[in-house]
Amino acid sequence: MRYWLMKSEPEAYGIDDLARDGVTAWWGVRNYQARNFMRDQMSVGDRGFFYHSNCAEPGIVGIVEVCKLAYPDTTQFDRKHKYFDPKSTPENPRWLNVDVKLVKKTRLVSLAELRRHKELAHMRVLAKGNRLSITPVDPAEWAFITKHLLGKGIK
DNA sequence: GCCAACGTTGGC
DNA sequence: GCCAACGTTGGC
Repeated sequence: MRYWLMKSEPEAYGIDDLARDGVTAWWGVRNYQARNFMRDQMSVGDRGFFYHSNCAEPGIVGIVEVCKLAYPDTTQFDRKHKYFDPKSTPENPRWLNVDVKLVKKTRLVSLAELRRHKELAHMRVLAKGNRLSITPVDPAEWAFITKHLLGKGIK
């Protein structure tokens, strides 16, 4: 059981889209390190912070749970899709995604707020120049955020 | 819109 | 295998 922080641009797919859908494939990851996290380390039941990036108010906006192990990302085979990859084949797919389901929407815990807590100083999402869309979250950091910043009712 | 940081590509 | 050029990310 691990913890994660998963970025999405709200304009592409935000927390309200997930609230509507309930479950979604975490499609569109085109970075090997992030893919490998999904492929090698994510298990059903892992939890993650849903993070809005590249927007007016970047920050954590929800909690999700991995509900399906990594499998080929269908968008890589769709010629018309933004994420089409001509070098990937169904026999040897390059890109994978897990499925996640919404556990709950949370209040916005902004990037600025995360930065204010020394307990979180080592979070990868706070590191300068960080671009990785999926990053592991230390259990102690997860506990701090859920307990102190998000309050009761979240394990 | 700017631009620093980073990942990928491709020539050699 | 090196590394410059290029494209993308993402905060501000």
